[in-house]
Amino acid sequence: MTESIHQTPAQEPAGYDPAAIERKWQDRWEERGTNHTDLAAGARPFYALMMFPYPSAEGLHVGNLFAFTGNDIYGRFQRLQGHTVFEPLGFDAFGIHSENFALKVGTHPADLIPRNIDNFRRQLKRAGLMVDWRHELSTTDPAYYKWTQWLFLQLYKRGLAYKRRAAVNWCPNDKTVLANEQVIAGECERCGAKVEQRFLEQWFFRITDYAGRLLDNLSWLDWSESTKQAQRNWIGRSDGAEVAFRVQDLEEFTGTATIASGASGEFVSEPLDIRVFTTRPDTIFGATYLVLAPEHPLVDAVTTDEQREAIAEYKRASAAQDLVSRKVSKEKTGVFTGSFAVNPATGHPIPIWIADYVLMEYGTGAIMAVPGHDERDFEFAKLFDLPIVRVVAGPSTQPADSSPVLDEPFLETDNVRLMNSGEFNGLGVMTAKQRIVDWLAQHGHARGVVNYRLHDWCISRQRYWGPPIPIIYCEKCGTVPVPESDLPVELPYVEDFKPDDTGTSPLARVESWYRVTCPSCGGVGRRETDVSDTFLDSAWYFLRYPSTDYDDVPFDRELTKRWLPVNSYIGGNEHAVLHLLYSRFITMVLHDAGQVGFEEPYRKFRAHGMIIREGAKMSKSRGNVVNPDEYVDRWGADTFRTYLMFLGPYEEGGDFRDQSIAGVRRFLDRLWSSVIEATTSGSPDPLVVRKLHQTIRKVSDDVPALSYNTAIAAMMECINVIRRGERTAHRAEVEPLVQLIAPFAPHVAEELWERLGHRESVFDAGWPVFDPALAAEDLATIVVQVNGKMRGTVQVPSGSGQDVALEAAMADSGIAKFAVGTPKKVIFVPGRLLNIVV
RNA sequence: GCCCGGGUGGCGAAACGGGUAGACGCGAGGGACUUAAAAUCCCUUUCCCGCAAGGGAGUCCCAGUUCGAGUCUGGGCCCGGGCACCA
Repeated sequence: MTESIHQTPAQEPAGYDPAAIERKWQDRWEERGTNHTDLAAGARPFYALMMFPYPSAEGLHVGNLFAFTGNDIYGRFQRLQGHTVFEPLGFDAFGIHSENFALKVGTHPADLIPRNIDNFRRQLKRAGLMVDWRHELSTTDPAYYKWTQWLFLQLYKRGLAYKRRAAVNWCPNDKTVLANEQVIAGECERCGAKVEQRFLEQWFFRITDYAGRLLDNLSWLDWSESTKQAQRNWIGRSDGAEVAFRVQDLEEFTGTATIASGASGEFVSEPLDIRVFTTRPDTIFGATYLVLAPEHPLVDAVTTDEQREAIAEYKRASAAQDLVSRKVSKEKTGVFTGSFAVNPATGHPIPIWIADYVLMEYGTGAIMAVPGHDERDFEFAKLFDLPIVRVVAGPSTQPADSSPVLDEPFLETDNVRLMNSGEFNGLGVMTAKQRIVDWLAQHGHARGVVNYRLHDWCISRQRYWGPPIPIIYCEKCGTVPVPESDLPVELPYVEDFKPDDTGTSPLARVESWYRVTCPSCGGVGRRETDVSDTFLDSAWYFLRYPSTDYDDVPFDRELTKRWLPVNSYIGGNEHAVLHLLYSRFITMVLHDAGQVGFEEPYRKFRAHGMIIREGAKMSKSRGNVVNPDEYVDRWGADTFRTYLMFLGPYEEGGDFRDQSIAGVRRFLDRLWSSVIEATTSGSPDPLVVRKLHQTIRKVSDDVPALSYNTAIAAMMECINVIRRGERTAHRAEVEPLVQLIAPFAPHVAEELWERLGHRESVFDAGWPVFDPALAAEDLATIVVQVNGKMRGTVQVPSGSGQDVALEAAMADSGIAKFAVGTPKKVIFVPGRLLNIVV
């Protein structure tokens, strides 16, 4: 006879109505403030951050929910472990995406975004996240972007924001500048249009000043390895040398009459050097020509009269080409300038060419070409019949390995030695690099340098939907930053926000807005009409969450000290370089400015995987997009959450399959029934208690490792044992299981917890204590191998030694028949395996 | 081309620092309970040979290390993602 702890309606045997209990608990959490974090008083603060979403009109994507659920489980688990957990959420609502959508549907983004946010918040609340909504923020809120502008001013004050005319990627469709990061294979990452080259005055942040630190800190950050690797590649450190090649018979007339250098009226001239960057100074004896980028400032100076026309024509052609097709096309083109420079190693004159395979934005915009040992240079040399000199010999003594004639560039660097390199012949590559740079340095021809691939961050956007850059141009004073007391520079509500082809923002058409008086002299001023990149909005949002109640500071010092850096950050790897790098940079700047006491914003970062469907990325065009609402309606949020976490390893993602959800729902149904029907009479079965404690251990280990799928599997196993043979659970067998499931299925856990007679939230009830004694097995199953082949298993008391196991094994005829004769060797792994070698 | 992931049943996936490959779930087949269904519970489900007991093979491929390899080493193939004329 089982004694039911609680009466359930006779008509409703299962009694589990997810819709009803989820509504009930969401309401109750709100009434009781269950998810509110006491930021000032909480013991052991734990900041569980997730990447905030862009509130699209389509609503929440399963990918969002997958990400947030994973973070929520982690956060709830930390809370159950006794931390005061802060789990805020906000919206990254500025940017081209919203603006384009608004244009498409003919709505103003200022009207559209709040609606989208309302819809998102509704969907997110249904998912049962432990979010403290009192700290919600939106980057489009003037109370927020006031501080984004403040941030710009901090960088400006520190000389880290500057304006320059630069070749930029221009999307002719979106009519805006794109960061290099937003150009994918020459096309706009957003609309796919072919990106063009334009020259515009742009604001930049000097992130390159921080390249070394951004790279070095990666060595100690507790981040997903894949993310760190992506950042390393992006920063792209190259160790090499800068080498000066003196241009022959050409001197630069400085045109300065100076007393210091001699008789007055004398014109001083200096020899003209072309500086190149190379990572292979060891091959300098094989440098047979130089190549300058077409935009290189010295091109005109080195061009001879005979070549002037050809050079000018080539420069015109490459300027007309967009940055993209220039990079996409690998066909070599180029023109000889007519001049020669001296190779400082050989003393020989070598021709100077210009070619667009050399990029002005990398290194010095000039290279020494070593066709024998570089693919591109080889191709170019073949095409224009330039000399190819071999200076690195292969590892063997075969004649072919040191043949001066090469059919293809020789790129090997391991186990090779120099040849044709004077006193350096015979040296290995690494040694030669050092020795040659030292030798050249002694004569003032070279110095070792570190070069980064990373470029300064262009933050100007010629668009409407963003925070205006807080700068005023005054006719008298020039560039004047908006005083902090005048912030925010509010984005005006403009009916016509459509971008045009002028290369300026739509704000440049709003004279009433941009016409201002100069804050410095009171004269005529004009506002900067560009807005800043959305990545600036998201580069500091984590600092704002704890301080959303403060209007006078971007982030309160005490709260920041208490809650930051972020303990755990979870997000998609699509932001591995951009957002994560920019927010690290901004944090470092704030650290250097004395605003925060740490230079890395996220102690721990984990990238979650991606949810695909039927093996393909979800997309509207494929028609395989999952709308979370439907699934929550049909199965309940608890089932949906748990299912998302069960379909694969969290850090890898998985394949969404409708069929499998039923299995997770069945699991929750069975848990429900077992708890509702649980008895208090008698005592729990020790075998079940053992399984329970093994489960407590497994879940406690798996959740912090984000191994959610295996944690769920373990709980399923546990419930299978509890219910084996239609047995009725004892209350003590299921009560801890309710606590274990709570991070995954919070509503049903609360309901069951309440029905078990508890008054407080299950999230304030702590975590079940694991007892190793209760989890221990009395018998160990030992696998018995003979010569490494599995021949059977034997049961021995736990902790048995080799002798006991061997005796048991030999007593088994099925095993003994293979193990004939005296064993040559016996391998014993306690509690696991016995291998008899005969 | 370079840098990250990853290749395991019909399917999604497990497997602690080498130690019973396929836990858990889906799907499929059979059974118990039921007037019936749902739910629940029990059994089977990598492949091959065999009535069975049992035996053999098996984690993308080829070598190697080891008493023992999904796991480690070398080489190769395939898939996903990122970067790419970066000197």
